[in-house]
Amino acid sequence: MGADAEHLHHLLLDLVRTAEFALMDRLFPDRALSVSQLFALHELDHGGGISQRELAERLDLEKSSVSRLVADLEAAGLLTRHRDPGNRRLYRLEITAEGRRLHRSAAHSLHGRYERWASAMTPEEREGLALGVPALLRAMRADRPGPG
Amino acid sequence: MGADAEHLHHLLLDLVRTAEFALMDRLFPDRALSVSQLFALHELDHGGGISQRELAERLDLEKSSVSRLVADLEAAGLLTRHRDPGNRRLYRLEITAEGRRLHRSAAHSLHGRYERWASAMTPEEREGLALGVPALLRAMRADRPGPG
DNA sequence: GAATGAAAGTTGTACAGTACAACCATTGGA
DNA sequence: TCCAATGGTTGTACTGTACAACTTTCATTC
Repeated sequence: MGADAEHLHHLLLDLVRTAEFALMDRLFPDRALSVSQLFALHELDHGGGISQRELAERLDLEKSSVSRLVADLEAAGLLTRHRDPGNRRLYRLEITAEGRRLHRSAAHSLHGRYERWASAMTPEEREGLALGVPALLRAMRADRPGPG
Repeated sequence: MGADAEHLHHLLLDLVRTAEFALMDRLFPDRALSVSQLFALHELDHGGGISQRELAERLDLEKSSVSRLVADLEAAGLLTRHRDPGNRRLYRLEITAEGRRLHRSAAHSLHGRYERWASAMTPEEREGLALGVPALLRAMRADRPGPG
């Protein structure tokens, strides 16, 4: 078990650094989106109508940060926010068509890289990744302090 | 192949966000080290004597950033720098005993998490991870613009 | 061996992304 | 009706980073 942990240490440090770079590096030459903004669009594209508080929770950001992040995205026309009529304290966030287009285009622009990476791996390696990474994610999440 | 790429997209976005959080979250309650500083110590612990320029390259940081980062680490007594007698333009960086101790203790403090994560995975999942992640790293690195 | 240009590092400055604290507006119960 | 809680905003500060301009040292060329 100790060897496995040691192994994980190297794998993860390496992976975080390399992946972050490989993923986020000059993703949008034209319309610059931050990583958090991209994640926000990702969340809204996979289910809108959430509040800023809910978004903050999912992005693991402070509500004030999300407040500004969302305001920027709204100003850029990538999402809309309307007060919930049943509870006017909170906003209901919805991605716009333009926001959806941008998110999809980001995913698409990453696609080329993924295909190159995937094709540089053997089937066994791909299968190992597909088996191991979700398991690791599950383990990491289960280990987090909060119940989330 | 398209399915593999799509799969990679979700795996990686998820992994980067989760791992970054799980790894770096309140790593040093007492003596706060930044992620880059930790990586710097990691590099020096695995082979000192390199210059700031070399370190900048490995950390993928601008030389001015490294200049300040290294100055801070030196002030904290975690590394030393001496001008190379053969080429007084460059520094030779060496981790100190204290720096090494701190790096090891960081690794050790992460160890508990790794062990919990590893033990929450099946042997097949661990093997898959051990096979797949290095392959992915290799693929990502080979795909980078520069020859590095 | 002086001039020129490259390389390593430093410093000034600006900016993005974030958190924290204090605040405002709305709501739902004692 | 008041009060505490909730969702969101604003003021402010800090960290990590890059870029540009600079200094010092070295190497080359004439």
